[in-house]
Amino acid sequence: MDLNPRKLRILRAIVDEYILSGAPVGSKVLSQNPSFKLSSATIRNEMADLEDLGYLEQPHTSAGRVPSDKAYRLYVNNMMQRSNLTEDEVKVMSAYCQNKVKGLDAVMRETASVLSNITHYTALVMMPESGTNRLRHLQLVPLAEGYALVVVVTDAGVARDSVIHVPADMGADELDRISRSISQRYYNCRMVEVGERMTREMAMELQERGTFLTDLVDTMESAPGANAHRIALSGANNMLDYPAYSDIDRARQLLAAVEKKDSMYRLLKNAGPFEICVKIGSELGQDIFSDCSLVTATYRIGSMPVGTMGVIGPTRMPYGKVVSVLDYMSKSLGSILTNLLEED
Amino acid sequence: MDLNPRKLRILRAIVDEYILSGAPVGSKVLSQNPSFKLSSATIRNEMADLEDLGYLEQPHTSAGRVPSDKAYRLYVNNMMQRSNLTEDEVKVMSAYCQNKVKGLDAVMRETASVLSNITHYTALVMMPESGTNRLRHLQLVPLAEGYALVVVVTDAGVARDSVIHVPADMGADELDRISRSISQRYYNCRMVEVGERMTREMAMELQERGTFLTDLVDTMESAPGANAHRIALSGANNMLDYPAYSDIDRARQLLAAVEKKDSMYRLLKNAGPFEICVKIGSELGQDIFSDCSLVTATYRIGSMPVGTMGVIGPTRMPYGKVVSVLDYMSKSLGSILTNLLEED
DNA sequence: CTTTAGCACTCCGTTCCTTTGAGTGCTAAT
DNA sequence: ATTAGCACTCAAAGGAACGGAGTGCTAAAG
Repeated sequence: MDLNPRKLRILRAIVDEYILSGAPVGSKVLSQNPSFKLSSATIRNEMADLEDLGYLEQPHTSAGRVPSDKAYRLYVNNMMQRSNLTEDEVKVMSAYCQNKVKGLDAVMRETASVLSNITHYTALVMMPESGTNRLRHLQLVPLAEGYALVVVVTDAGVARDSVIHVPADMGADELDRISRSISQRYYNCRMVEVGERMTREMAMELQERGTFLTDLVDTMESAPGANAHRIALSGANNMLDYPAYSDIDRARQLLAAVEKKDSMYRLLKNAGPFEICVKIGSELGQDIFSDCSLVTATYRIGSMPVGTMGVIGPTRMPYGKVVSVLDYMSKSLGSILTNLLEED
Repeated sequence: MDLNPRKLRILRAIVDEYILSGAPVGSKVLSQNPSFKLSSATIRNEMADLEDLGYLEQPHTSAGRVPSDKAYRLYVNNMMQRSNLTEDEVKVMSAYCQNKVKGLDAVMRETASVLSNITHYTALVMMPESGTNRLRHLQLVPLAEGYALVVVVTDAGVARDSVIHVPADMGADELDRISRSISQRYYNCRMVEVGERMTREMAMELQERGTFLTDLVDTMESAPGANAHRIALSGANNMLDYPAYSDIDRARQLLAAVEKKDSMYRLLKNAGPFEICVKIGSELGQDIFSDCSLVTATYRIGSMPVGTMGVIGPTRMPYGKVVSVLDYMSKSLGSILTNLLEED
């Protein structure tokens, strides 16, 4: 089923042209391309073959051909070449977030924003999910009687706030004592360990205090994971640009789909921790995205992959460009995070 | 320029009908309404008058009439009656957020979400801007050398995180000492005061420490104000439902406009701290919203107004319903916040 | 055996025209 | 003052005609 070189060249030209123009491409335009010394008739024959092989589709009998998902797959695997980034693009990407120190949330949001601005598609950035965050500080702040605010600070610089019940007789002093004790005892422990160690080592107190400490452990365990399943989303509107065959209904559905963050999270997660991954149309496994592609890249803290970012747009996106951008941005975000967080 | 009772009745019927159907209303449908014992001809005459007076508009010579902004204004001021909420609606609105204790952010987000779900329009909820938040705790957490994370906890249960520079020689102990000292000294002070008092009372240290303390003061001052200018937005997509005369371009512009949060913030702010306020079309002062209306309500903590929530949708929205919903929700949010925060 | 020129055919998108029907304004009768 | 009646307007929907881009096939040329 392998294609001869000429078929490959033609297929590639078709994909390139279609990505550029968005209109079905006919044999004539290709034959006019000086790099082919073939008549349109010859090209037509080849195109017919390519269609039989499942690489091309015809919207209507008398229209040009459009690449199928299979063609894009081949294109991305074997033909695509990363495009060089323009100076402007590099400038934008390298400038962002560089000079100011910011919270993790802000960094992620800005990353997504830059991504969507440069690509003009919708950008998704998964929060880092390092089980390796280390505890910096725990503070229980008394609220109304029976409630306390739990502030967990990790080296990820994130202070997530949530509220737990505490025994009514537990005063501010007691809460402070506990905070300090836990902070000291588990200082610099990875969050994944803190939970188990607390359950183990504080078994005695655990029983005395009823549910309080177990609640606290739960809260703390989910604290670094509070980032889990969270993503930053930017440029959802860009979805509206795309359906050129635009009926507003489809646009609405797309928008709605994109804004379901947990479903988007799964999409990113499914793409796996590969350096760069491209999922095309049907490969995404969701009808609504059947003519969308998702390009993802994994970013690292130090050498450990901790999250995925991606861009979702029409299948006819300029893959070379998008891949280059994601490659750059994932490394950029990685180094920002690494600088920001890791000085263990 | 006052209208006789019959004109009023007719105008009202037109507005009601148009809000319901969305199509220009003609004289015939009105004459069929049994509550008028008039022929369509008579009604036509009245409608012509109403048009001359600026209450009605004709999309085309031979179409029915459509209410003008002026008509909506009259309607809202004098004719509209709040509609009763359905059981289901009340159930949804009273159930939300009630059983779980959550952070402020989550409460605001859910409020917006409920609002947009019930009304099917776009909901905006301004973060509470009480200058009355009181300091609970300040914690400086050392990060990399020269950086510290500032965690400010107020009785609003919010821990906002931001990073400041600190002198390189300032260690964890020193930071801890400062944290504790400030926390104690200004415990339960209103945040608006903390800033000035610190600048005043710590003038000496201020000079020694260079920019560190001024940075800290800035950060703390903006901490409760970090909520300022922030809004929760929900249901922006619903904008797409609305332009029935839907060209996708206009939809895009609307979406883009709605997602400019600072501009939306100003809109809410401009509506002022009234119990309920309705701005119709041109009254919003933005061309893009010329056929939208904004209904806002103010919510309170205790008896003090601290924020505004609103719903933005087409001018032909069912005002009675929307006003009822906003009235209910603003009170509901108010009591949630009051319970959550105020036990001074 | 491969390539190409030529031709008939298909079908989409556009334009232009007609029809339809809802709605109006005006006039004359009640 | 109200209403019936009528001529008029205009947007929206339907349909015919056309142009054009593109195809598939066949037969000739290389």
